[in-house]
Order: sequence, then structure tokens, then C-alpha cells
Amino acid sequence: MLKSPNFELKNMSTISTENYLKKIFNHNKVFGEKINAVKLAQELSVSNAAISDMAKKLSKHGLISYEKYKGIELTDKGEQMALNVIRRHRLWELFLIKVLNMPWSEVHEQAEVLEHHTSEKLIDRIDEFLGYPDFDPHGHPIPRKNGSLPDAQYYISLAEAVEGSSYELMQVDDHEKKLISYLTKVGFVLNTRFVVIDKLDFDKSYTIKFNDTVLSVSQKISESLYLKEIIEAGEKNG
Amino acid sequence: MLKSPNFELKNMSTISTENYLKKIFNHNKVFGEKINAVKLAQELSVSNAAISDMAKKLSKHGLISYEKYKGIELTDKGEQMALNVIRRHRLWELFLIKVLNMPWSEVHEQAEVLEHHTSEKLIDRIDEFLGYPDFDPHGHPIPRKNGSLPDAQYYISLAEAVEGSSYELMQVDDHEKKLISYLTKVGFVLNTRFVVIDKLDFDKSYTIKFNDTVLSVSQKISESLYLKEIIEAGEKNG
DNA sequence: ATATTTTTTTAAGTATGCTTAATTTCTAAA
DNA sequence: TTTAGAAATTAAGCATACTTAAAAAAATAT
Repeated sequence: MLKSPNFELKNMSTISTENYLKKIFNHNKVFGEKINAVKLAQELSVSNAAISDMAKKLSKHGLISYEKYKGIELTDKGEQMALNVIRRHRLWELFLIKVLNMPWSEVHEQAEVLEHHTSEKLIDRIDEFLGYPDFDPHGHPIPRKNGSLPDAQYYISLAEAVEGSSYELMQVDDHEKKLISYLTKVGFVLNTRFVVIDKLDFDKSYTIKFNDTVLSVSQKISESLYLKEIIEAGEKNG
Repeated sequence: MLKSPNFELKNMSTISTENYLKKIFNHNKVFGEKINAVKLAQELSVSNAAISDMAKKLSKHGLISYEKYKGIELTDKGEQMALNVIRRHRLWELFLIKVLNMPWSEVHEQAEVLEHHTSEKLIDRIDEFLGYPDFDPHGHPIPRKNGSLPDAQYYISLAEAVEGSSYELMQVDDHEKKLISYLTKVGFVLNTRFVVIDKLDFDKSYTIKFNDTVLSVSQKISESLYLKEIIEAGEKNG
């Protein structure tokens, strides 16, 4: 019996494909629309030709649907794979920070590697060890084993904060290693409580105070910091 | 200025090269002699042609010294790299078993992957978390950060055990996933204490008793189990 | 010393996932 | 509706790490 020509439609899970799926998923999550091919190329730092190649392969395997000049979207199957990679990434991040005490600034990069090299059995152990957490250290929801996603946490960004109010730092956009290093250096870490002292109209920067530190935060940075308002005892509104 | 032709003598650490170095190191450690190319090909399940290619590359990078028809040996540089991979492997094994409670039977395989994807900073954290251990769950020494190797532990194998004496199971040869599954299933796990009840000359099998289980162990298996003799209080010999 | 066998190398080919350059296809604006 | 420009594809090439088949080199046996 002759082997049919394209017989090989099996695994299709490589580091590259996992990264494509993740990016496609995230763009859709953040912007609510399908990503277009040129944008995807930029995001992944590859050429348009590479996207063209890979899109063909992912389509063939039923992981994306791609209408040219329109954009790229995950199929259900592709979305499940993306959620799985994201699950591994976020569980590793939490584990590296909470259990192994790795510095924030190194965690993202290492999780970016480990997410592609972790068996389901191992990630389940980590999940169990952490007590089946719903959120990673950035406040992002961790996809569950069954593929469902906990409801997102809604935080405001510092750019929306109000002078005089108190907040707790809940979440920092990752992918910006330098930002996290900087914040760590000045002592402005996750779960730090602070007061907004001033908002300068001039450059849209914020002056905040935590512990005994007064810090000026630029507009750009303020947009990457997510907060929960602290309601002081006594001022609970009913 | 023209680029010189083979300008690229930099990193040279890939999954493949790490596995070559590990095998070369281990053969030398176990047999006390350099491995020959054909043997290495068998061990790595690749063709002789692949060895020929790779040996050239590893030599060029100063990681091995290779005299054809004689054998392959690590240089100091190559040995340091090998020790580093082995360090990562053994620390991961211990971590997966002790901290994450992974079953023995899955640990070797997963460590085999993670050893190639772990930054120095991460492995140092794991080392610290475990309290800078000297031995992995098989009783093998864990290379230290500085490249030194703790003194080996000398255990006897069950095949050398004496009828009537008490022992503790200290070490099991890995690479034999099925053996480890079997031992776990029958409850004969690491650190189990047992008595040798009988040694059958007939087939060189052993009958041992631990907890309330009596187990017959074939000659083949007995050679893969390593023991420490238990000296009962009172029978200390001076 | 010669023949046989084993070891080793070379040559050509494969798959993945990229690259650049050239070309084609489609959109959108005049 | 034509056309300029953007988007997408194709073609050829690269690196890694393999493969098989054939050729060459060295070791061993007679």
C-alpha cells in the first residue's frame, strides 16, 4: 500500500509554532480583533516570507484560519494549544517567583523557555504545588487544565489614578525587563501600597509616595502599572 | 575589512552537543577509558556519519580531542561543559522528586529535557532551595557550581548482599524507566529497609523482606539495586 | 605482505525555520 | 478605472543535525 503524499499531519507542536499561536491569541485578547500578517511578522521579529510559510503550515494543521489581506485567527484547536502554552508560562512565572524567589527581572525570560519544555504531568504538579492559582504575578489569569480561563481581574492603570487616593500595585506589564528591574531597584514592587501625591499636567507624570520613598513616575511607565484602590476603614461607602 | 571565513567560534552549546558531551563523559566515568566513535554512535542512536560530522565540530571548538581509530576524550573545557549539564540534570531530578513529588518513572525523562533549558541563575536557585545537596535521588554525585564533584558514595549491589543481613535501598540505576515503575508498584522504593531472606543458587535470585512484603528479585534486577548495610545497635564491631 | 573487515569520511539528500530579493496579487486612492 | 503602494508569495539560499550509500583509510587476520 502506497503512503499518501502528505501523510504527516501529526504533532505540530514546536517552539516556533507555539510562539506563533501565543502571539495570535494575545493580540486578539488585547485588541479584540484578528492580527494581520505584517503585524504578526513585526511582533515575532521575522520576515513576511516566514509568516507566509508558517501560516500555510498552521492552516494545514487546522490551528488557524487565515484570509489573506484580512488577518489571522485561531481555530478552536489552535486556541486550546495557545491556552496551554500560556498556562505553562504563567504557572512557571508564579512558581519561579513565589517558590524559587527568582528576581522579577529574570522570570519572564526563563518562563519563555520553560513553557516549551514542560510535560503535562510536570505542569500539573506545579499547579498542585501552587494550590491551583487563578492569577500569575502580573495579575493575568492562568488558563486551567480544562482550557477555561478565570475571569480577568480589572485593575486601573496608574494613568487613571486620582490625586490623594491610596492604591496597591497589583500588576506590571511584562515583556519590559528593564521596567521591572527599575521598579525593583527603587523598591516599588508588587503589593506595595502608596499614595498619589501629585499629578503633573505638564508632562502627565505622577508623584507617588510609598514607605518613605517619593517617586516620580513618567506617563509611559504609569500606563504599565495596574492598581487596586485601597478603601480605608471608615470610608466604606454603602 | 573582510570577514575571515570561519569567524564563528562562539557559543557552541546546543541540545545535541550537550548530549554528546554528556555521553562521552559518562562512558569515561563508568569504564575509565575513552569512548570510540562507533560506540558513541550506538549510544546516541545516530549514524557513524553523524559522529564524524559532530566530532569535527566539537574538536574545532576545543571541547574534545579525537584521534581516529583511538577514541574520543573531553578536553578540560569539554568536561566543564559536561559537568554543567550533569549538574542541571541531577538537580532537576532531585527537585522533581523531592519538591514536586513527581513519580520516579517520569523524572528522568523530564530532567533530560530541562537540563538543556535552564539558566545558570535558575539552577542556582534550585540548588539553594535544596540546600546544596551532594547526591541525586539515584545516589549519583551532583557536580558543584565550581565544577568539582563530591566524592562518590560506595554502595554494594544487591547481587553482593549476604543472607540474613539488613540493608537500605540507596540507589537504582536509572535509564530503565520500567524497572523504576515496577519497584514503585511493589512498594520497594528508595530508603526502604529490608532483610535478605534467601539467595537461590539456582537462578541467582534473591528473596527479600521489607515491611510486610516478601519479594523475589531476579539476578538482572539485583545488579541495578545499590544498598547500604544497616548495622544494628549492639552489633557495632570495634 | 596481502586480503578482509572495520572504521571513518565524503557526498548527496531531508526537514525545520529562517533569510533576502524578485515577483505577483490585492487594496485603495485619484 | 487605472494605478501606486502595500501585502503576500515564490525562489533560492543558509544553518543545524540528521539520513543513506559509496568510497577511502586503517586495523586485523591469514
